[in-house]
Amino acid sequence: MSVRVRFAPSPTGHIHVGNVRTALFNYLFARSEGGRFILRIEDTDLERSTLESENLIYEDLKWLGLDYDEGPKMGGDYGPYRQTERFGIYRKCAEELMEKGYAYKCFCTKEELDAEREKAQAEGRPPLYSGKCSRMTKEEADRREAAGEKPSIRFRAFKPNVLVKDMIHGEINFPTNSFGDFIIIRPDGTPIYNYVVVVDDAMMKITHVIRGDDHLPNTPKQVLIYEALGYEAPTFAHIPMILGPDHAKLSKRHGNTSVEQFRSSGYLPEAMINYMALLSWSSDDEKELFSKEELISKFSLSRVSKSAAVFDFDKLDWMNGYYIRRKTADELYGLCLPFLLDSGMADGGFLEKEKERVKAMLLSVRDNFVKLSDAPAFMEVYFKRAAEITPEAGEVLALETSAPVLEAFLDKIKNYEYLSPEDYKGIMKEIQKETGAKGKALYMAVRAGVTRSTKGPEMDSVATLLPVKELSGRVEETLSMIRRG
RNA sequence: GACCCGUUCGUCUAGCUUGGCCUAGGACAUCGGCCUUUCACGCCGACAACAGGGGUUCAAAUCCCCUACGGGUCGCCA
Repeated sequence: MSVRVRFAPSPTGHIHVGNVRTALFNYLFARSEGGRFILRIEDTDLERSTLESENLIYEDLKWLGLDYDEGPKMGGDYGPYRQTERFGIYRKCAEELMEKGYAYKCFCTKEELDAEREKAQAEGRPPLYSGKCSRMTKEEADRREAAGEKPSIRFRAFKPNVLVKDMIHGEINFPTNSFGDFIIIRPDGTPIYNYVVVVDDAMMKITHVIRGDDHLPNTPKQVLIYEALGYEAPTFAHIPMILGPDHAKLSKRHGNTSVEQFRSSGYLPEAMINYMALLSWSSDDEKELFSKEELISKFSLSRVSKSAAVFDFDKLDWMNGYYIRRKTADELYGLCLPFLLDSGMADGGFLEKEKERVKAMLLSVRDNFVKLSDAPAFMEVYFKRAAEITPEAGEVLALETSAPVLEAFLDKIKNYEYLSPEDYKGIMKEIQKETGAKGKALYMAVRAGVTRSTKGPEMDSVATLLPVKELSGRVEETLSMIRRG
């Protein structure tokens, strides 16, 4: 039987990092087994689900490069893939369950149940359903329904123990009296997660359910439903949670947690994929840098660990920088453009006209980036002078040799429009001869004179990429600042 | 509270199935050094962990039990 796995998000916003890892493991497993990866939209919560959010999910998956084989838009042999379009199926299966005695109508109101639960908890008993409606006759149920009461449908926990077989955790035994009879259809006819997930996975012929281990306690309920429906349960693989730095389940309060936030703050999809793959999974060869293709060939559920992982933003940053450093000038230009535009330091027309020069600039500062959004800060040297002289640059400029060096520099470059690297080197040599300024001091003086900082890209790229007019303007300004003190 | 799950450097992890090769390996971070006419990159090195206690065994990070701690779930959310 060929492998079929699914990613089943609720359309309530952008995909969260925890879900990215779940999607990724499903994807990697499917691709490595030559199976199919299915996208199912779990929109049974009508209140929170929106079509806009559904589109955000498509965008996020596309950006991440996680392509799927069946889903709402593209269809497939086991559709529809949107749960709101499957309500008829759920209703039919529920009728079947009631006929077989696995489910019954429950007329208890939400208020009654809440009160019951509170009372139980106050008395130190587990908050279980009393079973009040479980032995109601069909006649009475029909009568009350005819009288206008709206029942929910409740599933009967029909045996005392359930054994869950999990690829990661092994066999786990759950006593069913820890949860009791549970609702599968609300009074308004909409179905509940624990129920639809089983109907869908069974009918979509899902072979492996790979999801976060926060679902582990739900699994015995689902196994019960599989059995009642006459289906064989799929293989489960409950993967560990992702935690924030405080060791609590990763959430919005930890900052950057949606795919969109990572994208817009300058992270590369390949870094996200590579980093997330390393959370609770490791390769058998101690390597850590992998392309998506390498991950597919290396991935195995048997190498997924059991314990939760803390999301390490530092390591992600390192990896993102690693991938940025491997980008070509062309790629970098396209990638950084939105961030450059956004910073307002240069307009689109200029960036387009000076494309080749901008690419060279990008290449000269690339090694400093951690995120694409760092581009503007490092490109600042090229687009405008730092407003003030940095303390380090100030020290350099205070040296007696600095002013004569800068004056000589101004004099030498005035007949050029642009400096070539050779021009620059030659000029520096001449200045050295004339002023007697030596090595480091010479170069530092020019650097400080032009950029007013001692940090940033190599000086020869700054001198080469900037028009001489700009260079001399800057140096003159710095000189007058020195003279004023 | 009940029911589950988990516990190797600060963090991600290797090793645990099939005890000995583990004076516990790698990566990020940190700190040092080298490279370098800046910063960074790169290279080299240092620091740093088997939660605790009992067993079993010639031998335990690895097997068993207990304790502690952490996490998750207990909804007409998914």
